[in-house]
Amino acid sequence: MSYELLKANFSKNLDLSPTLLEDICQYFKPKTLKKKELLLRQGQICRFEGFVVEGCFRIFTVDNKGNEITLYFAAEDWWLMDIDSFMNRTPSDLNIQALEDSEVLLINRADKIDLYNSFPVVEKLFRIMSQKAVVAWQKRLIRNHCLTAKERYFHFVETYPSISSKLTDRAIAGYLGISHEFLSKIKKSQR
Amino acid sequence: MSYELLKANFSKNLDLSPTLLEDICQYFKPKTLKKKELLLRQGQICRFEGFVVEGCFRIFTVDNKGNEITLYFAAEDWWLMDIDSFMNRTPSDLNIQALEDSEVLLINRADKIDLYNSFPVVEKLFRIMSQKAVVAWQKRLIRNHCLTAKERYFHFVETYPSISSKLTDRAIAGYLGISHEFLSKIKKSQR
DNA sequence: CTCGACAGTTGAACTAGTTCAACTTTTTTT
DNA sequence: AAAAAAAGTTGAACTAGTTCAACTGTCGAG
Repeated sequence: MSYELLKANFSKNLDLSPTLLEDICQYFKPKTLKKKELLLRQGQICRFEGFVVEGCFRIFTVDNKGNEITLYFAAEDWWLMDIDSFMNRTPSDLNIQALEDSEVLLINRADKIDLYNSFPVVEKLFRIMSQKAVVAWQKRLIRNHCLTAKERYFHFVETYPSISSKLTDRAIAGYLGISHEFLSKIKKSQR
Repeated sequence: MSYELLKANFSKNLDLSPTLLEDICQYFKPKTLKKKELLLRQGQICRFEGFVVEGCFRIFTVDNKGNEITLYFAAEDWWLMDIDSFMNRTPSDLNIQALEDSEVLLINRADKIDLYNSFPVVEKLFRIMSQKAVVAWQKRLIRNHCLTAKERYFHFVETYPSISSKLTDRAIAGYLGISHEFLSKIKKSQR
């Protein structure tokens, strides 16, 4: 069943009993999306935290010059949300778009608060997950500053081969922060 | 007393009783550092989480080409640590250096674990703090991609006037990810 | 108070990456 | 199967930011 992946994801971060895992999963509701469909649109309030069971998403923002900046991709076993908008109920700067037909598990705000209250260990779980996320963002920033576009490209495709094989070059360029023309030239050039 | 700032920092994130705040603060021990002293050196394991009571720090890494990338600055009321190294007891990639004579409050790993166990609400507190940190890192990445060096410079000095006034231009350039020569040219050019 | 060590400035040559435009290839829609 | 739309390629001109080198200003240690 589709909740096994979610349980495994939680278990990677904290050792939880099968019954507790079951209880937590009750709060998450499945939703399917067609390719290109938006789970969240810039300007809307993000009313969910989501976990990808199947498929692939792109989380991006469009700046005032019309450039698309891809914050990250989320394939199977990744989390998906605008935490800022979800926590503060403010309009989101982000778009979350399915890149292929996909399935997610969603929890809404009221249920998330209830989940924290009912099972305090969930606070620990998400504390650990959030701290790991901070580390990942710090490392990404360092890579952006000390690697060239070419180095960043190879780091990405080698670190996430299964995700990158699903993506168009335009999407990858948007993630690396370079033009898709330049990515094309990188790929042509010798390694 | 120096714990008031720490209590206020916690209270910004979660409403806690005065006695609980007092109990939590017991775990944090003061330490003073002289200008230029290192609180953490690249390669060491980070054995503390720290909170700046007075002074200013620079958290940076040196890549294999010798470039210094400044991850962030921490002045009064900021947190200070390598979470990755602290959580996993792995050698840190980061240096934490006092930019002036400074005072910090530190908690070590065993005490942090004890703190979580003794006061489960501290999990919620640090869950919220970590989630806010994630949001801040995401926004920084977006700014790095969609703003020019000049725009990033003015954003920084306007957002953190009290921190930036303490910093050398070299330190600011390291934070913005540009050469200090180019920052000098930015400052000379008309706004 | 002065000497040495940094911090900042400036200019010239350079380079990583952008932009635009034209073209080809692949994918999607009908 | 054809048409339309989107993705990828290539080249030429450009620009934001780097690098190096020489110079100037500042400030803390003796």
